Amino acid sequence: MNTLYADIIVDISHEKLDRTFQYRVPESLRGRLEPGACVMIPFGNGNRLIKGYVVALGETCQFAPEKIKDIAGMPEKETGVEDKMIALAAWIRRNYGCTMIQALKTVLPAKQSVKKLEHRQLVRLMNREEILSLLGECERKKQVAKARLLKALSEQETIPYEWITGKLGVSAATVNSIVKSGAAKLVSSESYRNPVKMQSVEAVRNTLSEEQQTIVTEVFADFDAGRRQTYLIHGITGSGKTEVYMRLIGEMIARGRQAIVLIPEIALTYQTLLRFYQRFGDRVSVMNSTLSPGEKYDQCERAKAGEIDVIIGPRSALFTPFPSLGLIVMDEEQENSYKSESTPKYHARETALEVAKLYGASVVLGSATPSLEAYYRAGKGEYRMFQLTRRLTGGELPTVYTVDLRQELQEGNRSIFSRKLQELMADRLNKGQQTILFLNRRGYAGFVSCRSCGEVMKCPHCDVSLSEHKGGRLICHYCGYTQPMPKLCPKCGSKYILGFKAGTQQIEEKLKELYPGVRTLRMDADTTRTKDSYEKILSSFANGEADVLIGTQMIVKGHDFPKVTLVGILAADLSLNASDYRAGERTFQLLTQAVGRAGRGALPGEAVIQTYQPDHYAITCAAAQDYENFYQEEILYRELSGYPPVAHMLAVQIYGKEEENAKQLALRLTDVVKSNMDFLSGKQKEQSNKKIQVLGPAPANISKINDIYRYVFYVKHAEYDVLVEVKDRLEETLRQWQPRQMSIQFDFDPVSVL
DNA sequence: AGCACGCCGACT
DNA sequence: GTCGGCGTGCTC
Repeated sequence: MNTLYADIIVDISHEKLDRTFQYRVPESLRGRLEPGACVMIPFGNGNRLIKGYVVALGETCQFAPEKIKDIAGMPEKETGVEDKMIALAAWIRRNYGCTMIQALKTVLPAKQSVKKLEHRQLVRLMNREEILSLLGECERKKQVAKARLLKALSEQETIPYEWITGKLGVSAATVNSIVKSGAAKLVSSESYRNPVKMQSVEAVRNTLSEEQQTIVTEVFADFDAGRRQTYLIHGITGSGKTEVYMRLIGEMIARGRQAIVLIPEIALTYQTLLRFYQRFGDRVSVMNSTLSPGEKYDQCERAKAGEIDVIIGPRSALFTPFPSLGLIVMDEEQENSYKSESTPKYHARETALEVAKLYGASVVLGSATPSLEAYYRAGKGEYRMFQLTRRLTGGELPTVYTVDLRQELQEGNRSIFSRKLQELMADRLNKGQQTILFLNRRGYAGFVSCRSCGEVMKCPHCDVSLSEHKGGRLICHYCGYTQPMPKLCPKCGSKYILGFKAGTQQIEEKLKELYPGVRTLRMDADTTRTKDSYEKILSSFANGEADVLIGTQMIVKGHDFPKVTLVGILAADLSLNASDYRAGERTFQLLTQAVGRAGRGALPGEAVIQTYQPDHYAITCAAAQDYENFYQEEILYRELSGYPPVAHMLAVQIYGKEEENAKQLALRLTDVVKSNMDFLSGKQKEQSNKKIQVLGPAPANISKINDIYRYVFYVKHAEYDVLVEVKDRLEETLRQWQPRQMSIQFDFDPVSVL
């Protein structure tokens, strides 16, 4: 048998050691190690035993074989927060396909900034006289480095470590001898940056409704009996889910456990956070993308030290190293942003369940329109479901009108606003009430085409349509390439080359033509580029500084506008026709949320859905605010076509500089899967009826980004674990082939079109 | 981070 | 010569 080697990352938090070392795996440990395993290794000249983690296993060594040492053994017990996080990284690596290094980087906070914030200081232990006498002694002995340090120490009580090694030019060895002599000690300062500056305010606690109270009682009946479960709260907007979360968290803190609250980044507004601060004061902290790496690291340290009980943040908050986590709350569970878009492409919902398993914690998922995944699992009894059916704030659900745009055209209305919508908008302007116009364009840009020959202006690097911007320039939203707007069509020379009007800007212009003097606000990717412009637009609309808010998907999340009594969805088809099996689900969710924006205050609301497909179930169910019916229709479609959540799907993406090479590799990998299908599927004998299905390969939806060609193929099977085996097999194959200038990525149950 | 190695001035 | 402080570099 060949010798087995292990790449090991050393458990020392220092930048110089942030790489792997190779060790030989002794016979006794063969088969007992896998990436993520914790081992003891002899390190350095003295062969002192230290802790390390296996990152990869292999049969080749990249180091002089005579210098490689054996792994000493496995440590006795595996406790401690660090070990839990490493175990989690190993799980992520296995289930989502990436290297152990990538998984570790996802799970552990950035270490590079450790130095900066960990203000290590040398603190004087003796009085000035003693120091001075020591200083005299050193000067007699001509110990210059020591003398320099002692002189500085006699002048000031504490010296930052950087001063010592930098300005004073004294090495660590010298500092140690000073510490040994007892003249001073090293102290790492514990002052963390806290982004939350808030006094604990004892807020008025609302009494819970019967439905709400049941959830709290039941969850803790389970918890106190030692049962750990996943709960799904299906509660319509305004039914008081947040209050339930608060109560659950409070109870959990009372039991000495901590809680993680996951919130989609877009909903992480000051208003949302305020409620948590007021309830839990400075025992709550926030983790978001605007925090610097140093601040993020501080949050982790504070969590470890037990200084906080609650962390709120997007999916990455899941990796907060609490000593005794008891609860994970995941609000708006159906949100796409819970799926990571970069490798490892993990889903926060599944990962939360794994984190909960490691800690013995409970998980609470909440949503007004649950994902098909969650509802399906609840139906199978894997999650326990609760319903919140009563609206506590706001009045009745709005009245919804569905308008058939085909009919509008037939009857001579060529405007982008249907007659019904025009009529209602005019009414709102008269009454001084507010309107939201919603354009659910997803990945839909204002492209430029020739009306004579049909040529569409595309980016020469990325194969996507260029978008028209102010100042007559065309821009690629992927790589940033720009070029001037051509006067003549580059293909046929015709002068009828024009932009295709479908942006919020065009709608704003049309609206102003129709109602001169109307005050409008726009909200889309362009107007919210800067940090707080998002909040600014929302608050100025809330203050009544505009009559109409025009925006894309981002306006339908969060925020209550009591004065909005009309919501217009301009073209529901834009998201319905995306080439993605989730298009129906996404459209239903967007429409439901958009419709729910109307009539949140005392005044009743109305909504208009404009569409070319008024009979589609996603649209009829959204208009009726009927989740159950939608679910039944949609799950039937997923069952018939073998899509998640009924089955599972693995997308394999191949990237290469040469189109032909990428294509060939994609083809060869597809063959590997196909020729191993019987073996892989047959592994579980009782499921031999379930076959592996392979789709593709095909050029990816956007087949070229930054001159890198992308091919993709899909593998479908009912069992997730079978797909994990397919992934393992492909990784193994790739290790053997070692393709040059090409890379491969895995995406399990992808949420976006690739 | 910790530890050895090697350089250089000082003292028996 | 040797002793000991002090900076440097390496750790599979």
